[in-house]
Amino acid sequence: MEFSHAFEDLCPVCGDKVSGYHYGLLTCESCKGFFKRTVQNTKRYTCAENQNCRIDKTQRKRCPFCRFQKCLNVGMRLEAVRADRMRGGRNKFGPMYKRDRALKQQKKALVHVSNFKLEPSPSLAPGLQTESSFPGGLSGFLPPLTPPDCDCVPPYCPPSLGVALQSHGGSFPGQYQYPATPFPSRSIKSEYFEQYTYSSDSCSPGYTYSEGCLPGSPQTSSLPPTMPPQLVSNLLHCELDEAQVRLKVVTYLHQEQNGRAKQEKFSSFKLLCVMADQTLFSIVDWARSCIFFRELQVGDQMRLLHNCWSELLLLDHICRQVHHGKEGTLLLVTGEELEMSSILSQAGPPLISLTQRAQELVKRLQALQMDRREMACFKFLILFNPSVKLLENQAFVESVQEQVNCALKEYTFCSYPQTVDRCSQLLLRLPELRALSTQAEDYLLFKHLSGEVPCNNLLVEMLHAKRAMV
DNA sequence: GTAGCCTTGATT
DNA sequence: AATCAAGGCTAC
Repeated sequence: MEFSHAFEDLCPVCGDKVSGYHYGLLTCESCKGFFKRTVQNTKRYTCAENQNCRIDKTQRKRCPFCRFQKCLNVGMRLEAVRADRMRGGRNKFGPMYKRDRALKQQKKALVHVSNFKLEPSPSLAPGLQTESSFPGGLSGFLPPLTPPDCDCVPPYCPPSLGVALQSHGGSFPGQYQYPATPFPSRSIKSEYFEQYTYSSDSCSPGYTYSEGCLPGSPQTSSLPPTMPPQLVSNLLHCELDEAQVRLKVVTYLHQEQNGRAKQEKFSSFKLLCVMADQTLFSIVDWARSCIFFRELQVGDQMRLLHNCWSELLLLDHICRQVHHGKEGTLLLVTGEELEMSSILSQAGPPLISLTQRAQELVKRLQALQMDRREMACFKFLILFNPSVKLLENQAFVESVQEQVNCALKEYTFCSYPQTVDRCSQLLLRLPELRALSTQAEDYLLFKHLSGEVPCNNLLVEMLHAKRAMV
């Protein structure tokens, strides 16, 4: 715990001491200033090396290009830099900062009182035996329990996509809702960025070309001349808060494991299934709150999700590994690290193959330094698949796909002008993701039929629904 | 250009 | 009145 606790007080960009929340997250004073200067003055940098310079406290001055890329990749928000330079006051990230603080507070408090452990059963879980790779259970990465001001964290329990989609009133209670709901009032004039056009006009919701950034104008900078395409920013804002998702999943696992007698604790494989199942709920939650998707009828929403749930689940896993960046371990949604070697030595051939193929994809995306905005676009491209059968509003789904495709093209062109055809390079990975997800579904189905996947969950429901579709 | 410290001002 | 994340200032 000491490790992860100490880790929290370090700037995610350079590792220096954090001085507060700046532009969306906790960073140090120097990276705050650097980010501000860069955005305010539309600085353009170039990298003398291979655009993968290491950024730490001592070397952060060496390559502003890579430093700025890292700022964006860890999640610093361009929109939080004020166009009119108005001083003081607060912006709409206030509630987010508050919640994040509350979570961290809880985490700290919990260290002293918790003896929570997700004890893996010392079993003969067939297929995958990862017991040895859960040293000390989850205690080392224990996320906080219920935040003080958050009315309990409900486990994702309704085992039905229909129910999950229809239950209304935004997300689950306690879920931070900013990305899902437009900011209610424009109390600070300087916030020029709250122009989310969540229009119900299905033709062109939220997308405009940003000036000076059209394909054709040569670029040699690390920074788009203006802002990234509005749509890309909007898609990024739809992302759920990672810490919240982790909190929910861990809380659920905690409750599940605690409610069981020692003998009937989940095997590691089942534990991973439950994790995947809970992640799936968060994916449904994400989709439900997303622009475009919210405008669809529930029927179409279900058709789209039934079609791509495994791809989204896999992409979620892959994104995590891309940003995790440690070759020898996999980072789980719970924050726990799983030794690669133990998977390879203990899993059966199908799972080994799956894991290896997924890691190859991770490496390719790492080589491309795929960023969060591009990941967000990917999710939409996967979700809005117009070739899904029996869609009521197929035209809309197609138009969303096209818009996101255009936006991604423009974004990659403007943000990575050095990489020729970056967009195509990224998009070429989608078929592999698709193939992998099919393989994963087959594997899961096999495990399900041999009774090794916990029943009554969304995962199994999706598996069946997918089969019914074809 | 960098980064530590200062000022500002909406929110609580 | 206190908070604290914005922008500003300035020695280096």
